[in-house]
Amino acid sequence: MTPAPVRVRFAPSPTGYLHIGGARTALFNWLFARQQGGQFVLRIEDTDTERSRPELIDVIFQALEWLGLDWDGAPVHQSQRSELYSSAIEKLLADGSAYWCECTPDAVKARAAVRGGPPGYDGFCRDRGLGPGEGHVVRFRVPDEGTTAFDDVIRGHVSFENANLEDFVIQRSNGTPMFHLANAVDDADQGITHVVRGEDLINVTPKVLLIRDALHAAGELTFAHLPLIVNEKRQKLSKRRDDVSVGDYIDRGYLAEAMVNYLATLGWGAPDGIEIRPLPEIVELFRLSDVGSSGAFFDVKKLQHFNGEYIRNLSVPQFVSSSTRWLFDDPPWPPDRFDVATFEVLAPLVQERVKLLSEVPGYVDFVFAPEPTIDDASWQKVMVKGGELATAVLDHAAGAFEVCEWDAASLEAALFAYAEEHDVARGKVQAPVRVAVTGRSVGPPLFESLEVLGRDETLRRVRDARARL
RNA sequence: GCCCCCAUCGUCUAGCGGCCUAGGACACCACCCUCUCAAGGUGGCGGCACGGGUUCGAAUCCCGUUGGGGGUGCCA
Repeated sequence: MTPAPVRVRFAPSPTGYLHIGGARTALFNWLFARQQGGQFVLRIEDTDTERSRPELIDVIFQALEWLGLDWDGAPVHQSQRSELYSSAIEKLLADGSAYWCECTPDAVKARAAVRGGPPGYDGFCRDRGLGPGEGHVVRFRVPDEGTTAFDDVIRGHVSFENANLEDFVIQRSNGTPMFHLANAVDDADQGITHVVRGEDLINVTPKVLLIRDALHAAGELTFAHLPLIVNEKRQKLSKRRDDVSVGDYIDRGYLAEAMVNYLATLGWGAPDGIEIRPLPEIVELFRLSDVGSSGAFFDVKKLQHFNGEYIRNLSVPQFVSSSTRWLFDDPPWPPDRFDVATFEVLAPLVQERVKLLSEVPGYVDFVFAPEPTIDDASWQKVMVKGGELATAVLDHAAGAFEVCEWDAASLEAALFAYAEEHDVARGKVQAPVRVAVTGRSVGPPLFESLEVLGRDETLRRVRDARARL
């Protein structure tokens, strides 16, 4: 017999934005599905009506779209499938796999405190034959003996003693199902073949397995628990503590391709060791069983390196259009002074220098702003400490730039004539002009910049700076 | 406390019993290139947590110790 085609799911809960950890989980599911020629489906786990925020669902979808992780079929919303869960719960209740319980969380906690020992539910209502009622929940009757085990693609054999599992809630007192139940029902109903998720969910696996057993769920379910992505303290990434919203990375000027490529290296490595490579190659090489099992630190520095590589690999038109947002959204110059054609001239020079698209405006603001924004540290270093050299160079430039041809090569020759005559390093000679014209001691190549700025404005800025020395 | 998982350079990883004097990448340092900054080039720094086994041979297999993480909700 031929094995069932792979069908995996990404099942976010709309209680927050898509974060880095979720994006990685979605990516690995997607990679596995695409590599296997299988399907990747989406399921919104919104059974907790108190916490779910429907407006976040689209935000999550948009983040997945931005990442380029396309899904098969329409997403399933658990909130719209309550009949399925209720009938599963009735079935479990009917055959004794589950029972009604009237204990409040406080009562459970209080008894545990009196009892001492491990916290958790003590099976108080197990055999009381309670029925539905105000404040009643449904609990799953966990076998007292035996073990529940599974073979994890990434971790190997994992087993739990049933005796260590408490009778957990599968239906809240408000009638909504808990996620273990909905999860087990949906995975069976949707024909899911592999569950690929974070390691933080590994200990709910026996509960889901127990429910599947009791429901006589059809089909095999294979699990793969991904290592967690951790922060610098090696703790699981947290939305509150860490900077992890995918949306924030979009806003900072990261390219989706760079993010996806970087995320793929967290827990997985291509056999040939090449890290930066096109997505189709990653799809081809990806093997779920090759995923590592220890936590991986989310290293923004390395992500930035990847991003710089991807930015440099863009064609110039692609770079220009990718930068658009940062050029028009709250730019550091009066919007009407911006000119695309001018930017396009400078674009290739900027492209090879930025790691983030959000840095782009800072490289071209001197052209579009009426005055250069003077960086104090640069002025101090070059103009003040530079002393006589600065004044001499600016005087030379003011004269030479007035008569030379206005193109980069001529400007370079005109300015560096000073370096030849006075035997001064070219680096020292360009500095005062750069600070006078752009306000900073670093930036795109100077002479191309001057060419774009034009003779009148360049001379005005040079004289202006000279006057202030 | 109890349960589960993990352990190769600072970080991400390659390694799946001899090819390892442990390879690559990021970061860092030096030098080269150079109008600044980047990019690029060359070189450097730096690791198998520890202790027992198994074996002719262990980063690789087994056990233990230590360390770290996750879970322990009427969240997912």
